[in-house]
Amino acid sequence: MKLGDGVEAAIHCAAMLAGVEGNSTMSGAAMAEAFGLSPSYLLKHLNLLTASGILESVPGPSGGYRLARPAERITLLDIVLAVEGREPAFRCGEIRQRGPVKLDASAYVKPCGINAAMLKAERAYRAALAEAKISDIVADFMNDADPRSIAASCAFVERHQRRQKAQPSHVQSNKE
Amino acid sequence: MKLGDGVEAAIHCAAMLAGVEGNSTMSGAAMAEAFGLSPSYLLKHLNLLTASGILESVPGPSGGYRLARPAERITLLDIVLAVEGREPAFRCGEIRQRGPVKLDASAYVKPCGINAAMLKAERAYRAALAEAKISDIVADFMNDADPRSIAASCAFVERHQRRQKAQPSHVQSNKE
DNA sequence: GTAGTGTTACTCGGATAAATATTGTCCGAGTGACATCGG
DNA sequence: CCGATGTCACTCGGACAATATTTATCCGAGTAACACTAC
Repeated sequence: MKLGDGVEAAIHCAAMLAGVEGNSTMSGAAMAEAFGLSPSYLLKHLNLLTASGILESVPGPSGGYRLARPAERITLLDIVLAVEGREPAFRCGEIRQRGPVKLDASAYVKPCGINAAMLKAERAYRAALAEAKISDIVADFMNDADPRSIAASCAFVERHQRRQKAQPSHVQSNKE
Repeated sequence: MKLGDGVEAAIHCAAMLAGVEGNSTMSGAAMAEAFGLSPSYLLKHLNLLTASGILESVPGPSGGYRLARPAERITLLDIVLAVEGREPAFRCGEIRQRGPVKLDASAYVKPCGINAAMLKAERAYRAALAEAKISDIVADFMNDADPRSIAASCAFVERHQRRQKAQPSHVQSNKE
């Protein structure tokens, strides 16, 4: 029941990337600096987001990362699943079958009730995460946060974002 | 986002202990055998349940474990929190403050919106777990499962449960 | 036959190692920008 | 002065250690049952 530390970093990066306009990008090193993280380690998580089709990566100088689709269509669930893996947290090991009492396999056709209850709870968890879009996160930040914090974030984005020359569909986009 | 393996074992043990009547107990070794687990390792998880006041332990020969309160008052959430720890899975490291841009602490009085969204999802998760009582798990098992499986479980309980002599309030109960 | 007592075997409990997953770091492949050279 | 070209620096990407957490095991403290002895 412990979420990896990289989830927080990934969400913050996605929120920051939501602030860059058009087809501009921001390098992973810049984001690592913004959050005081190891650049090489942050890259590892950003790669997971890229592999899941949430981010696009542009190689070369003036390259970097960019949202692969509008922030309205990216949810916290997408990011959590990309970083932590898609399989549920509770996986039923069917230990009820592992005892010394050997019953026929036909006795276990009904799914384990415990597993069902746990998965139901996890569905509720994921449904709540699916409600939270990155655009909402950014909007709430713009409305509620301290003006100095907003100004600092916008200035950082403005300072580090890099315009791309042309066609945003030419790069590696991993749209599965 | 990975739940420990011991959670499943702990829930199964609690469900099995719900089948012993009165103040009888069942030894940890018996339950470990029932599920094909390492006895010494299962004890570790059962101790967590005992420390949380979910189980009672009776030492000595013919000792064992027993539910500390009726199965109607034990939820899956109680067990998950006891085994996995009470703190939430997502803990905000406040990485937004860790960048090189030093803002005054007063700029961060508002809680992080990301943290709020994640905790909201986790509240939904816990609420769903709090709905599932051990008594419901057992009842569903009795209704839906294969009769052979029910018979085997009941036989196992009948064979391994151990009557206690007297006062159930005399033992170590860890009621905090 | 009954009560007291010492021993014994069985229980839980915590301290101790092995295995696994996570976290963190490094180096290499690739690519666009820049400077240089030629026309 | 303009274009082509070679070099370079910066990017991401994946492979390689270090650490932390989880998993598994062992040994010790405690307790009730059992057997034995004395009355």
